[in-house]
Amino acid sequence: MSLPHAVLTSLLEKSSSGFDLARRFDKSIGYFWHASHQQIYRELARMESLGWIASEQAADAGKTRKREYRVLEAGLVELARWATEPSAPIDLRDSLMVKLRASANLNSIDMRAELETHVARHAAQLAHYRSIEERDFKGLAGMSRSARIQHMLLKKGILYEESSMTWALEMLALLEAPEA
Amino acid sequence: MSLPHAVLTSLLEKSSSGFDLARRFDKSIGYFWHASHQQIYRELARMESLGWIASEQAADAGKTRKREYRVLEAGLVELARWATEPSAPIDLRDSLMVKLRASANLNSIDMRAELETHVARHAAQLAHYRSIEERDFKGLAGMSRSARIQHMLLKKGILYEESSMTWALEMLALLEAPEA
DNA sequence: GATTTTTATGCAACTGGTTGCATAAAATAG
DNA sequence: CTATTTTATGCAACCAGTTGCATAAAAATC
Repeated sequence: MSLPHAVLTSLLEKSSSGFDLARRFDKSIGYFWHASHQQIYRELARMESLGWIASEQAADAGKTRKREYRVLEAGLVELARWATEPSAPIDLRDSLMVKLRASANLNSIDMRAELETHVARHAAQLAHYRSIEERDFKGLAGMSRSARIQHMLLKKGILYEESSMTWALEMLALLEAPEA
Repeated sequence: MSLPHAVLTSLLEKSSSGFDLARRFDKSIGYFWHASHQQIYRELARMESLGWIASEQAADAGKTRKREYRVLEAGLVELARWATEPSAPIDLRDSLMVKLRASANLNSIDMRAELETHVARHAAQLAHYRSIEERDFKGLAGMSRSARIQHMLLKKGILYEESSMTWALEMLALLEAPEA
């Protein structure tokens, strides 16, 4: 169960409202641990009741209910405890691969169009990651330990997109090759 | 929702009992779509009531309740229908990456031991995939279309394990480097 | 000034997946 | 020949995540 810990990590980087947190999730830690806004609100409420985080009305709340959450000492302790417990291997659920496998057995299934959108998706994500790298990790020399870890995480994303794309292009070539 | 379709695909390759199916899942299609035996039994019952599959007492049942399931025409139709509908991108949930990110913010967290078991895990899986490749996909020349697709799916796994391992080793080197 | 969109929060119902357990025959080990 | 393990099936309760909706202020657009 990592969602609360992903939220703690994100809050640790920057105290935020649920809404801002949900938005940051979508284009940051969410690349490794996706969560919807409903999950995040639910988790914030739960963690506040556990004393891991606390909130006060946000400075820019106006007449809204906007609250800003920050990590408490107990939250730090819990995050460190969780981080050092052994991780289960991720369980993949990749429906495209299942479909391709179905298409190996049922040759009425034509996966070419699907693979093309798949390639495009990975290409777009790769370009996005590369622009982040360009923007945030240029000066390689003077990087802090923290920045170097963050850079490695981004590189993980880049590697993943690259290899997904290369593979999908090869698969596409195979599907387009005339039957021997 | 891909579980029923993963089950259909697997049954299409070989009619089986729930138990055999669960076992085959663990070391085949389950690399792309994991499922527990309870899920599989539940799904078989559901699909039989929908008329996608049918079962009779297994030839080797003896006095047990063992049943063999096979795909019906309606199941084939459903599988083909599903395969050509657009796939959502996979949503990753990789707790190790979340932990590493937490460790970038909280330098009391030491992830080296975790990364080492992670590397070992990927090395083992890679070796396993390579032995399957050696066993099943040696004669490259005379491979059928179906076998070539299956081989590409295996190569996807190999690529994934290789890049995970390479990356993790680089990350480990970074964590082991003395603080600048 | 009225309408639409964005910001901001959250409940309720549902679905898919997990955990823990129960049953019982067949095969294997002691 | 008894005891354990493996084969084989499945229920029930639970938990995590999704879907659909509701509310309401602020900002942007018409």
